[in-house]
Amino acid sequence: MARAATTTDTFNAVAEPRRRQILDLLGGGERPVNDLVSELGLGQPQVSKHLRVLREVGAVSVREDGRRRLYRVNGEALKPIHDWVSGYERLWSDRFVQLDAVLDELQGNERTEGDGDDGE
Amino acid sequence: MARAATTTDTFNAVAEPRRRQILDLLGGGERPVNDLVSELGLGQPQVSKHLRVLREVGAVSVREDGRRRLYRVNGEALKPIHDWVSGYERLWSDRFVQLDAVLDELQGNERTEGDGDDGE
DNA sequence: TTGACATATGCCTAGAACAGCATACGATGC
DNA sequence: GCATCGTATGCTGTTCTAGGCATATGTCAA
Repeated sequence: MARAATTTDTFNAVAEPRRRQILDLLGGGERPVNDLVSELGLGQPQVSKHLRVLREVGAVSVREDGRRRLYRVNGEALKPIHDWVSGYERLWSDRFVQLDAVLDELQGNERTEGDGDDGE
Repeated sequence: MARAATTTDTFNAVAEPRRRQILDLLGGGERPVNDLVSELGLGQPQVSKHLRVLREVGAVSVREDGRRRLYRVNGEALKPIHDWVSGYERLWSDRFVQLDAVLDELQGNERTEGDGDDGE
C-alpha cells in the first residue's frame, strides 16, 4: 500500500509546504493564479495543480473573472485540523499547565513534589 | 520530485491517520507498544515504524521499562500545527465573525448591509 | 479572425511511502 | 544456557506523488 492520496483529507493536502504557502497568500483575500505564480517562484502548471488539490479537499474555492480565476481560502475546511490539534494544547500551553496545578491542589495531590524522574 | 518525507515535519507525520490515532491513544498517558498494537489492529512492526516516524519528528518520546518501551506524547511538537491553523480560525469561528462585524461598524463601513451576494 | 493572455490538463521521471512478512536484537525467567 | 517475550529493522510490491515541459481550453483585444 502507498501513502494516502493528498486529496484524501485536509491533513494530507496541507502536508505539502507549497500548499500551506498558497493558503497563506490567499489569507489576505482572493487572488488570481498568476499572482501566486509570481510569489511562489513556481511554474504555473504546478500552482494550478496545487490549487486543484486544495479545491478537492474544499480548502479553497474559485470565482471566474474574465479570463482569470480568483481563488479564496475556505477556512472551514481547516477546522478539523484545528479541532484535532487543540486536544493537545494543554500539553504546551502555560495556561493549561497552571490549570493542571490548580486542579492538583484542589485534589490534595502533590504530583509535582516528589518526582525526580523527569523526561529528557 | 516525490512527496516530502513523512519525517520532514509534524505536518507530514500526522497526515497519516494511524499516526494521529496513535497520538490519540497516547493522549491518555504513556503506553507500551503492544498496547497500541491491540487497539489499532495493526501488525506490531507497522506500529513500531509509525512510532519511529513520530519519534523522529519529536511527537513522542520513549522510556525503557524492562523489555518494554513506554511511549508518550510530546505535545510541543504539535504546536506549529496549532499555530499555523489558528491563523485561519477567524474564518469559521462565530466569535471572530462577530468581531469583524463590530470592527466594520467602528469603521463606519457597512459591508454587510446591501449585499445580496453571499457565498455558498 | 487572429493572436495574445490566463489557466488547466496530460505525460514523464525519480522518489517515497505503507503494509506484510521474516528476522534480528535485547531483556526476563527457568 | 535456553526458550520466550517485547520491540525494532530489513526487504518487497504497489501506489501515489511533485516538478518539468508540452499542449489544450477558454477569454479578450485588434
